[in-house]
Amino acid sequence: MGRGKIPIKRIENQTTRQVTFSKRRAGLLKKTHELSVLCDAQIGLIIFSTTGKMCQYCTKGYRMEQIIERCQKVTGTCISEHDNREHLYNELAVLRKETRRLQLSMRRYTGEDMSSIPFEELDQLEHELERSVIKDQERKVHAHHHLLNAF
Amino acid sequence: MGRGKIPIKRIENQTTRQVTFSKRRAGLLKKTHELSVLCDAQIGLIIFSTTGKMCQYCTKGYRMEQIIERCQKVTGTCISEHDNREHLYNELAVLRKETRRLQLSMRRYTGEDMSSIPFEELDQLEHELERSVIKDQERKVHAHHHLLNAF
DNA sequence: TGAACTATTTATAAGTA
DNA sequence: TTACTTATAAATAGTTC
Repeated sequence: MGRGKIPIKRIENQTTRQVTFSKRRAGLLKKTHELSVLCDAQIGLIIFSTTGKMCQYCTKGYRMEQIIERCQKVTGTCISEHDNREHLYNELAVLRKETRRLQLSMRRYTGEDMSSIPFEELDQLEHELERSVIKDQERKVHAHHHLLNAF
Repeated sequence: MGRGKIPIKRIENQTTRQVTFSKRRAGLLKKTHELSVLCDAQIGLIIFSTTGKMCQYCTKGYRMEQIIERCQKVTGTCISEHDNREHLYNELAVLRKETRRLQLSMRRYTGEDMSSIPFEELDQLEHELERSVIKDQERKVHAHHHLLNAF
């Protein structure tokens, strides 16, 4: 379209690229709107220029988040993330209490502040930890029912 | 474009609407791709037809989630959720190690398995915990740099 | 810079198989 | 339906102002 046809590859000349971007972006937004209206389609469009500027289109009557959420429902993306968040919070609550409990217990036995225990132990712990992750998680799931509801 | 020009309003005839949808959707995807390639733009496009079928376009080399996330950063939507998640994961990693470390330390001093310590202590702990949450979090942020990189 | 112009290419509405 | 065809409308590349 235009005086000549151009190959579909990155336009190297920056000025030309920017001009083309402006023109075609306008065209794309128009086409998007038309499709949305003519065919009653729900559309979300997000464009970032090379310079980082963003523009977006979203079918009238909807918000981008709704379309994104619907998209995520279809593709399965992020659904687990939301579920996951709850688990994370739960596990955090459990671990916070557990840690606190252990710290107090330690103090009771040793009288010292455990936060000074050397970090070098951690490398050792890591291996052990990896081996016991599954077992650990099972334990936490059970502890869950007792420990929950902080935070 | 075509034998006649049509007004930009919902096409009432279902067959015509469906045909137009297919054609224009293809056109839109093509234009989207062209803009993306020609101008090196990062684009995400999500389309739902009236019948609920979804199709999407995403600039090559990216995933839709990345574009969505970037969009959310710009608009401010959901940022806290994503940032939050990272913090959650980090804090979990820290706490897991911390807990493990304390458990081992306890064993070293008492020879017993600490997992048997009564849960009744926890109610007491809760109050203390709530008071020290902020201080606690500061500590964890610092511990972070030392403890991280598990999981 | 940026808005208009215009020769061409593209997209597509309606028609046809 | 799902494809082709084609006359026409739109988009736009290169240009000019």
